[in-house]
Amino acid sequence: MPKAADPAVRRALVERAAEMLARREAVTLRSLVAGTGVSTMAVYTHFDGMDGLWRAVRQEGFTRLAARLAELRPTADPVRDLAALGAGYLGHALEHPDLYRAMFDVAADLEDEQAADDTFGLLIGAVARAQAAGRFSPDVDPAGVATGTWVFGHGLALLGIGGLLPATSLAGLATADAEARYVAAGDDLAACRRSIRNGWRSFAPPA
Amino acid sequence: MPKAADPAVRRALVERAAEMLARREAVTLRSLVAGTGVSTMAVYTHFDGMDGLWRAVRQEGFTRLAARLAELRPTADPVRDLAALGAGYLGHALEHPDLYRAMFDVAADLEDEQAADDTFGLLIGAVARAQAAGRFSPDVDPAGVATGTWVFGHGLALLGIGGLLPATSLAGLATADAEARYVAAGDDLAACRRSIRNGWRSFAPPA
DNA sequence: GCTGATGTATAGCACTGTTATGCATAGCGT
DNA sequence: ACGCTATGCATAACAGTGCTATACATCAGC
Repeated sequence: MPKAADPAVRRALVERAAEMLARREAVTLRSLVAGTGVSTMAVYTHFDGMDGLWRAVRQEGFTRLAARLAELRPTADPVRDLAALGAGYLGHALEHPDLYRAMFDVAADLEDEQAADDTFGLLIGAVARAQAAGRFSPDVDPAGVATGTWVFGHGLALLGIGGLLPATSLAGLATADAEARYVAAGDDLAACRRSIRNGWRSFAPPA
Repeated sequence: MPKAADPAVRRALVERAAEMLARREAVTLRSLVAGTGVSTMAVYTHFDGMDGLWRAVRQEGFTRLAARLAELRPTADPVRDLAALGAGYLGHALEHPDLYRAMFDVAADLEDEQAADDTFGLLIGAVARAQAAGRFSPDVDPAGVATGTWVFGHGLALLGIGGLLPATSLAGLATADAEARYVAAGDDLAACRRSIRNGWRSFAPPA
């Protein structure tokens, strides 16, 4: 029966790969297509091989992260929003550890850089709003603060995923880092602490 | 001629694996032993398989890092020493990128945790000395500051290795982070900047 | 100078991703 | 309506991976 190049097959394979990743199953060419009724060749027509599949999986990871962070609508407190972005980022990494690892496993291009750029843009935007609101000094570079936040978040996520840091310590490390970072950017210590607490309120490390 | 279980073979294989990693060659069972005169079975008698080889390679990475950081003898300025440890850590990661990745690729045990613990102990010790010297507040937890420093360094190393951050920006990000971190720990801004500049003086990103 | 034990080389196994071949189907021109 | 071409897919084979079973060569002890 098959002839039409269903994009549905493509999506199904990517989602199946993400599911297998979540179940900590090995994602292999044959195990991926097993039971789907589709053959190994489908991976080649749709993704041009396993490398292409992993590219699509990484893309999926960035897309999901972008969607998750886009749900965090800005409030009147931009510093709280910045902290909430950090909490959402860490939450995404801890809830989908293998997907997160795949996202940064290889420094290859994404199919669509937009999702990654948009996500980082959210971070820069929050810093810029904190600046505009007078919380951060006008001298600081929003991209620089955002980059530093990302670097710390990435290290924290990977060390947490790898088990080199106890899961219960991650939020504390993140909030302590945020405090130092925001104060260095010019925020008032007390206000900063309040904002961080509010931003991390909904964070709960996965069991 | 072979019968005696030479430990020399073991060391030779680990060093060869590290060399292949440095040359960005694929370290595979057959390619590893090719040309060494020894057969694939040697990997099993000495390492009990490829997993054991990778454990030994990770161990080698930690040992080299420990040796490198141990060369940085403490000076009269503990904050400078702390910064120098960060520069040495980043230098190790950038000069041996694949070895660094292997060190943290899998969250499996090391053969000898001592090297890793000693290295982290150097970090804690520097913070404690900064505290004893009155540079850092007596309230801060040395292990906490050390952990935060490590988390940021790890994220910076991996993003730098992966090419997601330009190599020329890494030192600037690291020093900016150190500044915020040390000031948050209680150090004076001007003195802190001087110490960081001194600690990072010898740092040069590999071409 | 045997005997037992131990490390190693050879060859094969199951598995990986990839590719060559053949076939069934869909779209299109006449 | 028919045949033609092109395309997507299934099958099977290929080189490569880590690993293991078997046989051989070497050494230690008596």
